[in-house]
Amino acid sequence: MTVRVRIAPSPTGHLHVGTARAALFNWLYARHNDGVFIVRIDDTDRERSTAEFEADILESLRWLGLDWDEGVEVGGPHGTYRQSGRYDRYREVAGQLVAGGAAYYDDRSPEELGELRAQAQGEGRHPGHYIRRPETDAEVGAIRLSIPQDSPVTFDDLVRGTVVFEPRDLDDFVILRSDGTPTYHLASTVDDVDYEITHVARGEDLLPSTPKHILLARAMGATEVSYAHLPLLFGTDGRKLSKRFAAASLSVYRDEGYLSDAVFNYLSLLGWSLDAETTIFSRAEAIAAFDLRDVSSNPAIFDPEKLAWMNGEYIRALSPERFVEMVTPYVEAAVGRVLGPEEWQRFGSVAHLVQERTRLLPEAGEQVVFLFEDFDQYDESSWEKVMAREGVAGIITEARLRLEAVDNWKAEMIEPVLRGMLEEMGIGTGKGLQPLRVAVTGFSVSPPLFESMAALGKAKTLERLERALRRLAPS
RNA sequence: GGUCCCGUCGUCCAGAGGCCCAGGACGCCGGCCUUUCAAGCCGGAAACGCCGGUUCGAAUCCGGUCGGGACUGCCA
Repeated sequence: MTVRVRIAPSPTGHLHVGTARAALFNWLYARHNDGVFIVRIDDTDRERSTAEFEADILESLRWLGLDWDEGVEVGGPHGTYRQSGRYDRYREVAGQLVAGGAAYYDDRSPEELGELRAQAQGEGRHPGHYIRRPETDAEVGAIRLSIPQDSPVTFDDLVRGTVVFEPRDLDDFVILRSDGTPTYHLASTVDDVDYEITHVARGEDLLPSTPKHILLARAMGATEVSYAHLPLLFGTDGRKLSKRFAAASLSVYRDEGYLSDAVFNYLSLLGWSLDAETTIFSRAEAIAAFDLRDVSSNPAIFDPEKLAWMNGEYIRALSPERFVEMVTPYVEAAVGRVLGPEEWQRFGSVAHLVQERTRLLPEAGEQVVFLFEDFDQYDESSWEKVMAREGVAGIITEARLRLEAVDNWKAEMIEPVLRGMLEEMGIGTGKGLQPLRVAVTGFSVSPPLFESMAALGKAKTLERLERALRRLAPS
């Protein structure tokens, strides 16, 4: 039997990292089993759904590398894969269930229902305990599914094992509202049945809804699907990863220059592992090893620090050409303008050094601004730390003098000149080079000094040494 | 309140009765390298929530307990 899985985001916001992780696991499962991955849009909430969010969600999925075989935009044998176009079908199913006796109309008022719930709760029972089929059979109001009371609902969850729900703890839930629109339970279950979904892997928050979906599918005469309830993701504060958590949307990572491969790798590690040792692995390796049964059952905290580290690993693994290509927009953003060919050449000479010390792409830009713009001011803490020492002016003065005499302006030529100088002056390289670094780059932290000077050019380097001198000893 | 889920280093994951006085990764601490910062290398601190039971033997099985979470809508 062909494995058919789906992800069904609601276009009421950006793609949440939790949804992205669920999509990723579904995708891995489909790919591992040569199955079909489907993207369906659950847009029954007409008020809050927008085309912009839908486009953003699809773009995020593609960015993550999760291509789908059937679904919205790519099509398939089941129409639009958008719930908003299937209301007739949902109504049809609801009608059939009523006709077959599995569901019934209920026109009781919210107040009436509220009282029944309060009564049940007061007795320590399930809130919906007394919400059962009323005596009348008038065909008005909402439609509820009638929960069969004869036997417990049991299913084998791929990640949690056997889960049992007693029917007395289940209430007759609404499947079609009195305005004729379907509830989530109906729409989702009908789609899963119609699209012949074989495995439903979704967040653990839907575990309590699963018996409802099973009963609904059963009432429709459908074969049961397998379920896998994935552990929830939490923020570093230990609370649910909500929109309040700054980076809860996948688009944030895309926009801030994280690498798709790194985010994929990191997300796949939340609740799953390739083996006991491997942390960095490719999509292909993940596909080869993935199984929903291996997914951990306990919730995970999303750690931005580890993601950043992993992103750095992937950046370092990039080819030099690819690194320059990816970093281009960030460098130009940091400099504040578009760079010319000569400037890119300049950047190219230090790119490999920058690549080594970059975890997040925007950092790369910050490291090289000094190459293109005369900074307005020095980083004050760097200046204080380095320039306050005795003899600094002497070092810079001497360096300026000696560098002026260098004709072939290359790192290999600059290095012996400065090293020789420090040796003669009896100053250690650590102490001696820092003032030059601050003078030239404005910071006590920068790419290696000799290469930086070489890339900056002789004239600019000398100019900055003079400028630092002027600040040290204003005349 | 009720139902269900979860409980191994600060965090993510490995562990499916002896290989575990618990392993890998991030982070943290120390060292090496070094031109700063990174990277790299070496080393370190750091966990089986608790109590019982089963067993020759338990992180692994069972019960209880405590703690956390989800759900409890004519939201999804």
